[in-house]
Amino acid sequence: MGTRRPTLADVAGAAGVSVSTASLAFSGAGPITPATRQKVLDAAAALSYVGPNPLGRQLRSGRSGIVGVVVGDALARAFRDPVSVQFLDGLVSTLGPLGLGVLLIPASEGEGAPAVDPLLESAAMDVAVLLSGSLLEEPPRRTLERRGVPLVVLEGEPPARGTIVSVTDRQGYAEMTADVVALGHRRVAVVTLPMRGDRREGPVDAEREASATWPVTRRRLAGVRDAGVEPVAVWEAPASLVEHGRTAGHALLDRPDRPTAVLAQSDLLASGVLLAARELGLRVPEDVSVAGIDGIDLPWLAPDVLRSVVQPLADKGRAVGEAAARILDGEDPEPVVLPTTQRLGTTTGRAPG
Amino acid sequence: MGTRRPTLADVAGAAGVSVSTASLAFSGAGPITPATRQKVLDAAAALSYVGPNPLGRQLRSGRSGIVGVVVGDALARAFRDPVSVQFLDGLVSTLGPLGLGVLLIPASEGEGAPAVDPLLESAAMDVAVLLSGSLLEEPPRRTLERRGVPLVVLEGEPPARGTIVSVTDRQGYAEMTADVVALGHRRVAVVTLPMRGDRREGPVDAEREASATWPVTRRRLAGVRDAGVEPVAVWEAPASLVEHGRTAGHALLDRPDRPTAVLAQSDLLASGVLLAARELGLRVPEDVSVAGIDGIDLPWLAPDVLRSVVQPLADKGRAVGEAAARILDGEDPEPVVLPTTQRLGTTTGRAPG
DNA sequence: ATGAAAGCGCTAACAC
DNA sequence: GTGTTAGCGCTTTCAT
Repeated sequence: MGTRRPTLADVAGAAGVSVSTASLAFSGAGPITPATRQKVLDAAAALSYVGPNPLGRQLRSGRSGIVGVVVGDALARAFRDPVSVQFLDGLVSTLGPLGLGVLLIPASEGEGAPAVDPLLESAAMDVAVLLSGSLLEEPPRRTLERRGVPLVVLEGEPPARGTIVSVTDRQGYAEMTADVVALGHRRVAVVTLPMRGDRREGPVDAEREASATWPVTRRRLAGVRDAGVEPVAVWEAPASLVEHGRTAGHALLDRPDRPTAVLAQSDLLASGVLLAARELGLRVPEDVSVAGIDGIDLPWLAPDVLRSVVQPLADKGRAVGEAAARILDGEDPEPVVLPTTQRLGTTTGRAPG
Repeated sequence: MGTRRPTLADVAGAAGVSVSTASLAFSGAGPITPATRQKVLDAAAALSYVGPNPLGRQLRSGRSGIVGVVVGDALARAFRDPVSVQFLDGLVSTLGPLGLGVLLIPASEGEGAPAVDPLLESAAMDVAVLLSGSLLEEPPRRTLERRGVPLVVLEGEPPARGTIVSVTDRQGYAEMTADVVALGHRRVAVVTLPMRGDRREGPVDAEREASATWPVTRRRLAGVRDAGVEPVAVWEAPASLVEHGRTAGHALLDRPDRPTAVLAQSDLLASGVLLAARELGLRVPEDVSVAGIDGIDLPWLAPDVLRSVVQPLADKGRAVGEAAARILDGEDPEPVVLPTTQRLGTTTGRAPG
């Protein structure tokens, strides 16, 4: 039993052909007589050889066929957001049929990140994908760039090698805000994603906002101002999760001078705001309008349908997958920008009064 | 710039040492003078050598350091379930620090599965993990077993090479059912996970139940009978999703002879049932009791807290990760069985009338 | 403590 | 159409 696994050389020997011929029999590339091919396959079966060892193939070809996806340290948090999940679904289903695998890389974020992450440092990968809003100076990104791994960056700064994929969320957000203004709303509050890596929860003052580094947060906030709106309040959520939206909703709405519209920078945050409004006995949209962005499916909000700026999440995954595949083929793909659309929903309406 | 990347040999040459010495400088294994080591490191820096190529290392060591996780074709569906996500979080965070990566493998399930899945067929991996309820005859599993990849199987049949990790869900479910009986319930309905690969939605008759192959579904159903309960109705959901639970809830509860308790085989299904009950104007638990299993956090059900059989999901991920790591070390780990606990919640109470 | 040499398993020129 | 040969980049005995 302790016999080592058969190699292509063993098969070739048993079939009475050379290794290269045996290789051709498996790869299908190159000329080979059906008869010879069959002879090799039979020998393989006899030896219970299960096909070329991927490790040998990889070394030889210089490619691992692996696309690394850097997810934050809290994978559970990332994946509780349908946004990441739908994106990943698009990515995996584009890459899979191409024979390319997705490797999950949990990179420790935050200030007190440990020195070296072995996976980031030395896992084999041909391309890496950085999820929303990656900055040049982030440690994981620096590690990868130093290694010379080409990057596909979502919604962030363009990499030295690789490309970026983004959506027109600023414009979409501006459009949505303009619609809300047209409905008569003047007191508009905004619930944002984190301003930067330190992920605070609470009201945002000018100083805090000026210190913002996360591109997505900044862009969507800019979208609000593009529509000529200066928010009466800006609240920072530490993550895109329903409970943080709920906290924000209570803070913003449980007061006499409450805003008539709350715009959240994600659908999960908006859902939390909506729940808070319900809990406070406010009618939506009669007493307060609520809107989000992402366009995820939220059946449990029924009968409400959240107003949202819809981004094509699965397409984004596909676009990233295609970009990664092209980089693997030695190409240098152009940046991709995907459009957003508006979902009107039922949660915005005329301003009260 | 078309110069190829430097190799360890280049670095050794520049440092004036042999390749093997250079190798030691990086691996740290083996005796080497600090001075020599530094010389090598300096040479590496000068050449902007970023460390040993993982592909070479992998071929040499015969290990890829990759743990494949086979997720169904619909990754989005799998990951919409917090159960998978929490599990994966536990897995990734156990494996990551060990330098082991998790490769997502989307295996086409269903009857009309395509001939060959390139990833399953030939991706490099040292161990594969099969999510809940894997059966020997499933094509992805057969492919992996044929390749000789050791398996860590969750809640399924033990593999030829590898081990299994499971929870005491049958016992937990039986306990929960017994509690419900003790509360006076006699008309108990069950909402199940899929009976088998064809994933039907609707009432389950004896024939359908007899044809069930999915271990998890069978075990939890057995748990109900262990408590001496013969369900007045069994409804099959095609996936563990809130909307399917809702459908089930409406079908089971919108009738005069409705059950007084509905036991679902997942928390997501139970949540759907709860929503349906609310929509039908039924009070929970005064008019109907609802319970699930998994123990996931469901803040949006507030103020209700779902009664549930809690399984230690992150522990499960960790246990699988540890098993995988041990298999990689050439060990042959024993099966692991993890305990369940009861979350009483607020959704079960005395039977009405 | 360092070096020489072998070889992990495979593919792709190139020659026949 | 098939065989020969030369590595891909690394680690690891085994000498020295």
